[in-house]
Amino acid sequence: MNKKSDQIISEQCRQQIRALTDTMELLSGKWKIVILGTLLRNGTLRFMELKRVLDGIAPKKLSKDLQELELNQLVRREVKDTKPITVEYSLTDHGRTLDVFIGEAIHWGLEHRKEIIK
Amino acid sequence: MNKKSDQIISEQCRQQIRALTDTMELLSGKWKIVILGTLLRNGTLRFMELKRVLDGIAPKKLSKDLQELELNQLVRREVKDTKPITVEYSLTDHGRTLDVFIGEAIHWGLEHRKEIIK
DNA sequence: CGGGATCCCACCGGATACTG
DNA sequence: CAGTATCCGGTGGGATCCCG
Repeated sequence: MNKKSDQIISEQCRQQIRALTDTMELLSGKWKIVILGTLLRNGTLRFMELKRVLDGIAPKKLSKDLQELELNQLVRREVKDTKPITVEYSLTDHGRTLDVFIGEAIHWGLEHRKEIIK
Repeated sequence: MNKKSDQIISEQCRQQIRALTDTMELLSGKWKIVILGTLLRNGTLRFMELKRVLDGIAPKKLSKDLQELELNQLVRREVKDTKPITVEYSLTDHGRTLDVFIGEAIHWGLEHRKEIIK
């Protein structure tokens, strides 16, 4: 291998590492991926519905995570003009592309439990 | 739907949430998944080789993460009786089952960059 | 109902120095 | 070479209370 092919390979490698950390940074934290998984399964949920399903999350945390997910264009927030006002959260089309990733995370997590118990 | 089917569904759901958090807890942190990805691509690496490839990680952090990954049976640590001693790290068979997950994380990360730039 | 404000602290992770 | 020891700042996240 010459220098050039080395550089091409390591550049490719760096891109993949960057993609990997991109993904994990976006979804890191105790609740974010559970929020996404819940919205993926249930479609649209209001703030309090999410809070109830997630069971244990502090409202501040839920609010903050939802904002970050909205910033990253994974979650859509819609304020309904009812009284009292309600707010609906759902995945964007882009957020829904996480289904494969989340599915694989669930699948691996289940297999890992079996493996560890052995 | 009656009560029983509700309970079955929510039990299934809880299992999936648990699997999801299991996976993410194991791989959370700034470096763990990059370590795994690097070992997945390169096979076997020594401590200093890993440190050089990861570029920027503190030895303490690398050491600690490797220990945790070993505890979770994802990474194998082998001490070679050379002088000076060398230590080789590689993925276990179980660790190698993460390839699908890591591949999907890379794939989604690449797509996400395209999406955000738009 | 849907959050924001405040307080608090454990722990993550970086920098540096040192050891067998 | 392969780590460990020590120090330290930032922050992730819980608890609690409050507001429109």
